[in-house]
This record gives sequence, C-alpha cells and structure tokens, in this order.
Amino acid sequence: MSNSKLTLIDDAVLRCCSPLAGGALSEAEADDLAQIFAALSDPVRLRMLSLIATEDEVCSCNLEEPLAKSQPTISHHTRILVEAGLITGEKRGRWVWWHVVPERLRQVARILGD
Amino acid sequence: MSNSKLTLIDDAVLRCCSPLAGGALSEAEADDLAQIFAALSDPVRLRMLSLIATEDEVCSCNLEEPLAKSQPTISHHTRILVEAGLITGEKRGRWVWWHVVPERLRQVARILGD
DNA sequence: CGTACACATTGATGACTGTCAATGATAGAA
DNA sequence: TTCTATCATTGACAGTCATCAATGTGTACG
Repeated sequence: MSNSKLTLIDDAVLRCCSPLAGGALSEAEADDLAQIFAALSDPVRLRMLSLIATEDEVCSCNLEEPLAKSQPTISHHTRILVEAGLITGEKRGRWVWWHVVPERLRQVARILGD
Repeated sequence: MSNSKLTLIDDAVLRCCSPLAGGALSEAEADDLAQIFAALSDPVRLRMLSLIATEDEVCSCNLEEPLAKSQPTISHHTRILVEAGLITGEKRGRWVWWHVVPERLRQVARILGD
C-alpha cells in the first residue's frame, strides 16, 4: 500500500512526448521503465488491472474468485501494481479498495505513442 | 526474423479504445498482451528499442557496443522484440537492419491510454 | 474479553529468463 | 574454393518470479 518509488520516469515523460525515439534511453530510465512494464507483463495482473479499471473500485476479496488465485497470490500481485504506480489501495474498515491511476496509465501510453 | 504470432491483440484493439476498462480481459487476450509487455520489461531491450527508434535503421553489429552485451545476447533480445511485433528485421547482404513498427507501438499505447 | 474476517508476510518450490562460450549457417571477398 | 564477417542456435548456469500453505497483523463484532 506504499507509494511508488519511481521518480525518474516522470522526468523522462515531462521531457515531452516520446522518450523512446527522442535519443537513447539512459540506463536509469530504462530500469524504471522496465519495472513498470514488468508489472504489466503478467496475465493475472493484466486481468486484475482490467477488473479494477472496469469496476472502478474493487476489494481484494472480490478478485480471488474471477482470477482463480489464492489470497496470498492476489496480495502479491496488488503489491507489484502499487509499486509500479498503476493502482492505489484505500483501506476502509477491514477491506482495501483498489483504484487505477489513470494518469499513470496515460504516462506509460505517452512513452510508446507520440 | 519471423513475424509475430500475436493476432488476438489486434482484434482487442480494434474493438476500440481502451480494452482495459472496457470489460474484463479474457485469458487469451491477457496472455497476448502480457507477452508484449514482457518484451518491454527488460532494460536492455528498452534501450535497444530506443536506439532503433532513434537511428531509424540499425544493424545488430551497431547494438553490441552501446548495449555492452555479447552478440548472442543481442540476437536473443532482437528475437523477443520481433516476436512481440515491435521491430522487424530486413536482411541486406550480411547485415540485418532493424526497424521499429510504429503502428504496433501506437496499438500498445492505445490499450493503456484512452 | 474472544472470535471471525480481510489482508500482509514468510518460506519453500517449480518454472522461467538473461547471459555468454561454443558452434552452426549463410553471404560476400579473395 | 577458401577465408572472413554477420547473425542464429545450442547448452549451461545463475538469478528472478509466480504460486501456495502456514503464519502474522489488525479490524470489526458480540
């Protein structure tokens, strides 16, 4: 539930437009970007992200059944998505409600697109 | 140097706009998308893609030095990018010239952004 | 208080992945 | 043909990752 530790990517994106074709990526930039894409490189996490984006607000208990994974596995995947800055968790009572971070998704999209 | 085997993602993208928030992703769609993002989840491949996108046309021999990797490793990474449909290779003489596939990058961007 | 529930953490295991040395395949040069 | 250069393939190794059972943490309820 802690926030993302990635900051370099924000600078790269703010450098405007497409960092990909705008000169060779530095190793630090590549490392940060790779971590974000790694969070998106698992089918379970993609379906999880899709569920959260569609339902707007989902608790972990509602993810176990559609994803057919155990509770520790769900917790593992949510943590990775949070660390990539793609979702955030808000604890209310006993539940944690997950939301996507649309701005983050747009940032990543802008890296690829032009 | 063979072409991508991914076709399902194209259908998903053609379904318009953002497949992520437009209902839960199927397992097949998630698998295909995950493969593409996995190709982007390695720092070496990201810098490689950035070099190719910047120079417009690059042969493998010009990638070894800036990436500081052995020739088999370079070949390994180019193959993964090709299989994800992100680059293509054109053999002219003894060299293979690599190009990015801008349309593919835009497709992936459209999945995340709106 | 004690019990039940939602989620996180730990530890173990099997599978996958990045890396390179050695080798193979093919195309130009001599 | 023989030699050289570019790239692909194979095999091996070390590191990472997805998964779940067991356990821990904290919250709500009675």
